[in-house]
Amino acid sequence: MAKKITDRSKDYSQWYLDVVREAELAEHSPVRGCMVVRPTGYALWENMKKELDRMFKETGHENAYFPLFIPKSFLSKEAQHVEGFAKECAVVTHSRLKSVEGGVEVDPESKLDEELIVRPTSETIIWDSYRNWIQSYRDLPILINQWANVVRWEMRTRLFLRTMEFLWQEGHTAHATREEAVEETERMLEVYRTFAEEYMAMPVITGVKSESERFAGAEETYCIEALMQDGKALQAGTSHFLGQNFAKAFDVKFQDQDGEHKYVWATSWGVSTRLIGGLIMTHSDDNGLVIPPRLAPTQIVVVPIYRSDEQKSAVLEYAEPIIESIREKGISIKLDDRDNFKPGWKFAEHEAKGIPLRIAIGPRDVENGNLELARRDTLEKSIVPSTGIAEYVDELLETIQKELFETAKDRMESRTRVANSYDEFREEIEKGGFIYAHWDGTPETEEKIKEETKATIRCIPLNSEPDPGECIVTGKRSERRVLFARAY
RNA sequence: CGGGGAGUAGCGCAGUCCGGUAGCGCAUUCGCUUUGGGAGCGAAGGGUCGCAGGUUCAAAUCCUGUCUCCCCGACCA
Repeated sequence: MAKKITDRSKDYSQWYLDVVREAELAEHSPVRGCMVVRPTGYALWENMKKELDRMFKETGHENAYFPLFIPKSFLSKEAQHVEGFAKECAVVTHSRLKSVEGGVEVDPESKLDEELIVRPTSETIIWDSYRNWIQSYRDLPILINQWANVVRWEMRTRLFLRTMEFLWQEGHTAHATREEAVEETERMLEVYRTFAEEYMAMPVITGVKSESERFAGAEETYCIEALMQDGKALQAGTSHFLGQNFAKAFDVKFQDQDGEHKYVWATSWGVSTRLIGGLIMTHSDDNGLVIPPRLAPTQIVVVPIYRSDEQKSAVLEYAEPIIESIREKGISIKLDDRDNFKPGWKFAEHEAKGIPLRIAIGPRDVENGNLELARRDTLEKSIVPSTGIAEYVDELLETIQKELFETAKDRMESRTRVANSYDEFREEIEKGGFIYAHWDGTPETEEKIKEETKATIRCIPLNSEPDPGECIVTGKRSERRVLFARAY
């Protein structure tokens, strides 16, 4: 049969769409810019959620849930914030329909007194609650996360990477001091970095955003930036230090130990289903999706091979204790005993779906006490004895996890360069990847670079040593190099 | 939101220029043969041609509107 996935070298965008379709992660819905997340895609998201949720709870956070709808007046309370989101808000204006000939129409009688905004993010509705929850320093900190959907009316969408409605988590915390809030912002950035690297096997650069890329209403936006296979950067997560902006907008004060009434300090942080897009574009190949073992809904699939019914029962009988021993290790393993597909077809299907390890067992293996192992990441096959297989695959899955990260990290590092002049920068940015260059720190220069090269400042990396130089555009003094790339 | 392309069976497409009542491959169902990298033969089922109007004796085909997707741009977490 013909290949169903376009080669990456031929058309990277089409390849991405093909992988999403063939791996059955998601599909387009009848609603523009919205997607249907299919069971396979949702299982992946559930695994991501599970680990992130655990990490949030380990760092002292609790889950809660706030409304989908936000009164319009709430959004206008914080000036920067409104400005940032005003152009992409869905607005609910009416509350009911009425039947008319041939269908239904909006009942003009049901117009709302105050329109409701479908949340693009929940700072405002949450801070309205926090005002009531916070009186004393003893009420602080408040460390809350919510798992929710949000809507941003995007002009141009791509499955997972940018959809009008997406799933995410948003953490919203309140603190007594600036230091505590900054510490929280950095702590959660580190949680994201750890998750990206240790679970998604996706190396990231941590840093802070330039003023123009900053979250609307934040004093500082920290981020993790990843590099995709095609050389474009992807913002994979953000953690914002909100200062006292929302506390002032919503009048949230507490009485401190010294008896003074003070505004609360805030943070917010989030990652979304966009991470799935990042996962796809970090590891997958021309055969389809590649999922790191720690996040794979199914880690191992077993494909039995047989001609006759006798062979089938012999193979299945042989496979059963093997599968059981692997399952006892806490590994997610599935037997694909469907009769209506041939082994070759199953191999291709499971590869497209990114299952990390495949075990094939046929009459030959039954006879010799072996089985065939195939790695999804390297496509390597090997014949191994079935004795001690559970320990073997347990280690192998960890090896795959590690090697996926190493491979991605090597690729990112090899595509990260330094440019010392604007000419060199223009030349290098064409080739894709991360470029470190000196920048004078002004939005004007950043804008000029963006207009002329389509590259943006992805971040000002954290923990980088001061390295004074001259801005590649203006020649003005620069304290350190910043990270540029073309981005999704 | 601007420019370009597309929407016909579950998926991929032909048919549209030149109007005559819909076809191919894969998938599905049944039968037989098959099964270590996307099986073969035979038979069967499945589509108000994105949707809504219009022109016409007759519309997938022509006209108008509209929705959705893809690429580029503008905008943007």
